[in-house]
Amino acid sequence: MNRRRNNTAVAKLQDALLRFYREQGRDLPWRRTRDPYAIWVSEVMLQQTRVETAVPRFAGFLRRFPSVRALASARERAVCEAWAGLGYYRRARNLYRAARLMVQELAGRMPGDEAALRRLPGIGAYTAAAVASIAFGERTAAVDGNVVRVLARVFALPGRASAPGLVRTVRAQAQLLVDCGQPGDVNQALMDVGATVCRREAPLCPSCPLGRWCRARREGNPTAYPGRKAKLARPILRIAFAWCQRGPALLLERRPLEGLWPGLWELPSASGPRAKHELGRRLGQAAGPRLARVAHELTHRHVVASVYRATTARRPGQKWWRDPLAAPLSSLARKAIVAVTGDSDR
DNA sequence: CAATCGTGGCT
DNA sequence: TAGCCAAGATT
Repeated sequence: MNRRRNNTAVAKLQDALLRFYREQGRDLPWRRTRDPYAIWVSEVMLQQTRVETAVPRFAGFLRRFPSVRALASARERAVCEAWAGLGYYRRARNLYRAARLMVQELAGRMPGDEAALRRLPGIGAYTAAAVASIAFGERTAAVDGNVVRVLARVFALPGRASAPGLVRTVRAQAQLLVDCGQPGDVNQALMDVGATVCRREAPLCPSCPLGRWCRARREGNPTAYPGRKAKLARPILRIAFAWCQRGPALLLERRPLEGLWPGLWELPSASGPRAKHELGRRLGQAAGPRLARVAHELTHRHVVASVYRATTARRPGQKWWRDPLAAPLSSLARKAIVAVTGDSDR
């Protein structure tokens, strides 16, 4: 057996990750440098920010502030201006503060290990590990949202993405994986897999370098990991709509200006557990047979609406519409009308 | 643990 | 379409 790389599951995962990174890793500007300062800047830019957003701003920022000293001798205002469009301006101010600390206490040099990096403003657990591993080859796991998702799936780990227990377990697993000759590449490989293959929605499992060992994939439910915040049970809102047709025209009613769907038009309606009964009372006649039933999701309610045939005269606030789908309808009313007519134009 | 901080893209 | 969320850190 090979002494350098024993034949464990960890070694297989490492090989798969490094191979993926070599062959399919993204070509990003900060991967073309070994300058710790540039790598630090890129990591801060990437905090809660999409790669596509950071890429076009990276070179410009470095051109303007090419080194720790250049950054430290700038004005804070200038740094924030160069940060424009990236958001979270506290990151720019912390970057600046950290650069000044490096000049004052470290002769303008970047701290060379994770622990020292971690003490600087704006450098948390993730960024410290990322810079230490990528720029200095330190064997430490950089656990970001991607890594949590990827390893939660590979090992079918329970818990929400923000749960400290899950993050701790992921970090322990990731730590085993980075314990090799190219820790920075393993960290970035995990992030690349997360960003391009093991996506939050619609993961591309057949193309995944870790697919052979992935428990979530074997279970057939990769998107179940990491767990999501339990959606609070949404109460059911029952609505009864009246379908009053006269020739080609349909009777619609405008909703009040406050509350749900303010000012929009819909079929004459009633709501509540006995919505149909209530609708009959409003119409002055019992509602007829059900023509359709549609479901609709709101943020805090699950709506079930039934459409009943009815005949009635126009009342205040109501209007006959020859082309009801042209009315400013609530999305639910539109859905209900389409369900009855089978017409999905417009 | 939860709120806050920004912007842009996606559904 | 309006809400959700992304290479997190800080309080």
